Amino acid sequence: MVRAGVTVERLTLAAAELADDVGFDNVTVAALARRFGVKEASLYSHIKNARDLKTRVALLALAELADQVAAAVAGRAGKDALVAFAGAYRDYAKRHPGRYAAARMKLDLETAAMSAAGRHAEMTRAILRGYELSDPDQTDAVRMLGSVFHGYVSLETAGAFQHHPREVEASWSRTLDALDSVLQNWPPA
Amino acid sequence: MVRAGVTVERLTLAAAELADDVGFDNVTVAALARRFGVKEASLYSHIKNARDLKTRVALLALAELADQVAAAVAGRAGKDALVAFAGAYRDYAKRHPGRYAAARMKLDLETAAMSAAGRHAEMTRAILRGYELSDPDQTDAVRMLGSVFHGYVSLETAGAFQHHPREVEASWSRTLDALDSVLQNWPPA
DNA sequence: CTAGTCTTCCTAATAGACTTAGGCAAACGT
DNA sequence: ACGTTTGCCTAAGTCTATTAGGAAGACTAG
Repeated sequence: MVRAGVTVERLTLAAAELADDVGFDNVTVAALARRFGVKEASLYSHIKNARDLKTRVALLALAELADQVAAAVAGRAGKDALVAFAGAYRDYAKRHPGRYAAARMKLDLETAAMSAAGRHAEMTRAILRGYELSDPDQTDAVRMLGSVFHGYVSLETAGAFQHHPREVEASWSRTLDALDSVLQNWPPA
Repeated sequence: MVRAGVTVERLTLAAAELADDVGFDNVTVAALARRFGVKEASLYSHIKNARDLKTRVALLALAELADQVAAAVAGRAGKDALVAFAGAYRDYAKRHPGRYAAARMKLDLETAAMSAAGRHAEMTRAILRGYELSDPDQTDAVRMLGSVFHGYVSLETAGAFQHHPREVEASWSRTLDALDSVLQNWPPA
């Protein structure tokens, strides 16, 4: 038996590609083994179990997404930065639907702490430096921005916006206008 | 063999309860059969397959959610209506996490057309009657509101807001303030 | 270089889940 | 009371996840 050269890294990457192809829910140990031309049981030398595999994909996706967003935001401020952030986020989700689904998987606290989720929060906060928001408001705004980005992408992906002729792109753009506007005029408590 | 009195309706309801207990992803034909004290194969006299079952739960959840929201919004207008809508939506998702997950399942177009999804859109539009928005803007606002509500609930449920001490309740309230504010001052194109 | 160890992959086996086919008996309509 | 429909069963095939134990390639110390 010639060794197939399976490593955790290659497995994770292949699982991510598989997720983008067939959906994160359909990422299966069996399918992955097929893709590598080895038996299913062999993969258990590299991963703990199916959940472990999915978690690794989630961590990969969170890191990739953070990288993309960081690159897009670099050197921008204010509304420019907001639009760049949101665009990079949505682009990633559309290009990598399976990975994006993975990124939204519920992680246990320790795993979440080791993930790039912290970078996401930091970057969102960085966006808000272009607007004058002090701390409790800032946190609220971070949560609102995260909700809009994830919610929009999630609904769009689920086809929830297909029932109306209005361009999804246009609504996205106007939504960002609205966010910029409300961040500039954040209502007092 | 005494008949167990299984009907599609009872199956769907039990599946919904099961979903709230163990998560929508863990709703399984086998578990449902156990709950009714019949063999798995017997359920196939009532449902087409596992996907059919899940779709029925989704339709149930969409209808229930629409009812709750409708009841909450009745007789209110403006920000009052907005807050009531959002509160009912979030409450339902928290009380029935499995059903809520079901409601967010991707449905094929014909099924979606027969669902209560249309009522959701109508009700959201109704909220906007309290604000002066004409048609392309209105659609954009409907999409934004849907995104915020779903996104917030989704992130909150996934535990994404647990890493910061700020009260989730407070952020929610301020997010609604922000939405009200931006709907009142919708930026021009 | 060789002996021992570690690692990767295999076979074999179990268990849970989905689904179809075919049969029996209860419930229902006439 | 009789025939049809319908609910539930057994049996069986498929797929996935996972564990145990074995064989042989790959590395490592002497």
